[in-house]
Amino acid sequence: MTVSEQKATDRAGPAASDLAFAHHDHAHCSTDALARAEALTAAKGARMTPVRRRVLEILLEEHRALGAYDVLSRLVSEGFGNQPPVAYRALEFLVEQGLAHRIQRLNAFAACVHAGEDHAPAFLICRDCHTVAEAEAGAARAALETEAARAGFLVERTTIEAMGLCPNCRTHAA
Amino acid sequence: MTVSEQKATDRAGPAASDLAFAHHDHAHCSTDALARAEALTAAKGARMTPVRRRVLEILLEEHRALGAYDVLSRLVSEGFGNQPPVAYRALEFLVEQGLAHRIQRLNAFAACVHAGEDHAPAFLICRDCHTVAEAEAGAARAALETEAARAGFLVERTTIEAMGLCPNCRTHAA
DNA sequence: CTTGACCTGTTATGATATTACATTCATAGA
DNA sequence: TCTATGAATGTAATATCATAACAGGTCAAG
Repeated sequence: MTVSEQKATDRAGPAASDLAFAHHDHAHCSTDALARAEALTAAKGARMTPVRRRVLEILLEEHRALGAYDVLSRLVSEGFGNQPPVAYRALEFLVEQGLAHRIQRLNAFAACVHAGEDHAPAFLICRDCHTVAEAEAGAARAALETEAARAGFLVERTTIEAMGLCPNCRTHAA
Repeated sequence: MTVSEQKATDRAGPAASDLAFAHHDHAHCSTDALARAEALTAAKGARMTPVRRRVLEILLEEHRALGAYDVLSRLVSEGFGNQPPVAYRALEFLVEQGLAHRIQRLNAFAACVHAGEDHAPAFLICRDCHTVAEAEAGAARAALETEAARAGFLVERTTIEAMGLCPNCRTHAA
């Protein structure tokens, strides 16, 4: 099974926060993120080309993690190149620019919903609907760094992810 | 490059803790872990077969993360089956029994140095020598769960990993 | 209008992981 | 002791994820 064949996100449910799980004006959330992305890349002198923009749009539309080949298959159907590097390069660019994140656990990518905010993200991955929410990991990261310091280890990058059930799927399961 | 072709661990260096980075009586640490593994599986009625034992030994000998194919190549040279499932199944068994951990960031596996202790591990991965140390992640995990709870997310499993430089490699780099 | 950096397309291949099924092994119960 | 049974292993085939290398195109600074 490819990531794109997994069950789609159920966006209905109780509003409780600004996370992906919560019901929200997704169209606005997407266009807003895209606009910020344009501004951020322009400010850095990075080029937001058609493929890159389209990949970001795809990730934003889904609001969950997509595998590189899922992204690629959409690009192909829109006339872009159909070889893996096309997708991987665009995704790599977005991650470098802080516009997307790689979810290690899933070998997949998700759009960043806090682009430009200099944040320490943790990811909450629902094993049922596969929605990925970006949570604040400041405290967890600080705890990890404290522990690392005791060992004399210098932390450069962290991967903090949780697998479990999102609020909507908990309700449905009950 | 396969994981096994990466630079081997330099085990020399100042003793500072009971972590993998520190100089320690590795032969003892290995045989001890193996003995505990035997006891734990026996207690649970799980079968510690030759392949499984050998895979655990291999992971313990290295004291770093090995890819499934690295493990497999060693098994082959010792007369075990030479197809991927041989390695993956043994590794899966060890992970289920809490005798090894999967390092997401590396798509690799490392022996658990606290088997049977019911711990919340974080992994400190040196990007230079590739040694993987298991640190306590209780505090980081608690922080992550607190944040998840705010979103109504139920955490089932966590992945907490740090990439950086171990004490030995920091010294050598400086 | 040239040059150089960057981006894109494509080929080829490498690395990681799983499904499916046949065979062998260990052990509990007859 | 002798099976019956479930577990473990061996093997083939294939799916999935990722990168190296190079050719050609685009664009903006000089």
